[in-house]
Amino acid sequence: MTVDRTDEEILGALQRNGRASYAEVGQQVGLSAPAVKRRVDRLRADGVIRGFTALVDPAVLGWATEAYVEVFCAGNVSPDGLRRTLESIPEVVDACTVTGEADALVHLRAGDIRHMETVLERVRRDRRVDHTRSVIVLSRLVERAAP
Amino acid sequence: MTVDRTDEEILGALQRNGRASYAEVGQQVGLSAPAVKRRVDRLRADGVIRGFTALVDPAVLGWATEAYVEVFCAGNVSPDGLRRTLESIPEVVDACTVTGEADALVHLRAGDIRHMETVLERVRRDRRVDHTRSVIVLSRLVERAAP
DNA sequence: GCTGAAACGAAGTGGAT
DNA sequence: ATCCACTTCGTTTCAGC
Repeated sequence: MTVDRTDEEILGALQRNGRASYAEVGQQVGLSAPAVKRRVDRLRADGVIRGFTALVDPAVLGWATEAYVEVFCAGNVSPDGLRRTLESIPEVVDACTVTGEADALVHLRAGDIRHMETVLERVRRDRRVDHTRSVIVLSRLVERAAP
Repeated sequence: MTVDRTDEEILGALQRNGRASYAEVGQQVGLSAPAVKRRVDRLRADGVIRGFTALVDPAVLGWATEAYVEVFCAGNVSPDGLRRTLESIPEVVDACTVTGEADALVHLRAGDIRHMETVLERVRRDRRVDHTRSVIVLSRLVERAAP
């Protein structure tokens, strides 16, 4: 599973425009449409491309309140148990285990502060969770699709 | 700029598969392909849909190390100046101002720890930045496209 | 292995109703 | 919003590098 320079250019083109035609991508990378399609099919099969998605403004759908929550667990923590709990909460956008005092960092999206409070209560309901420390997002400074 | 129930279903379908054909989306929401296309065009024009993108596994491209950095500023901080600094650093995936002790929370992606250290130095080079507190991501627990 | 060219069916697109 | 016509794209097959 090797990704060469041309593959990277194709990935870049599809990150910029996920609905670009193969011919359009081919023009950018100097390849014909069928050649691009074959590479994209391979990149998808190899898991390099996980999928394609529409980028939707969360605020329009009523998800205007964001928070980052540090989760502190009691005693030894198995990441997998915590993962199942967090995965069952739809307001969890992403979550990861981290170094430092906290065990996990959880990114939440809710409609408003009241809604956010109920989500936090739900996170804390897990017996593994000892306590949490939250910060509310005031404004987005940078938001990128890829590095 | 109003988003009705059908629009939301279309958005959901396109978040699940950003390259779905209009006919395919139409079948899911009970509309003809041209009707779906018209709605999608409107949603894009209104900024509800910001674009379409390929979801690429960062690790395959050599972006294996992630960190979240709390940025503490000296004195009064203007979010816009900090935004310009962070935007100029390609390793910044996203960043936001937050409540609490820190002024901003920055999500970074780098190739390895050595690379991450140089990125952190670059963040701290900004005169606004007094100090930073970082956590390194150990493992992803949840990763969603949308709430 | 990879590529590009051709061909056919499917999808995108604009206009009329 | 649907229907229709026309254009463009997706996809397979084939042959050449």
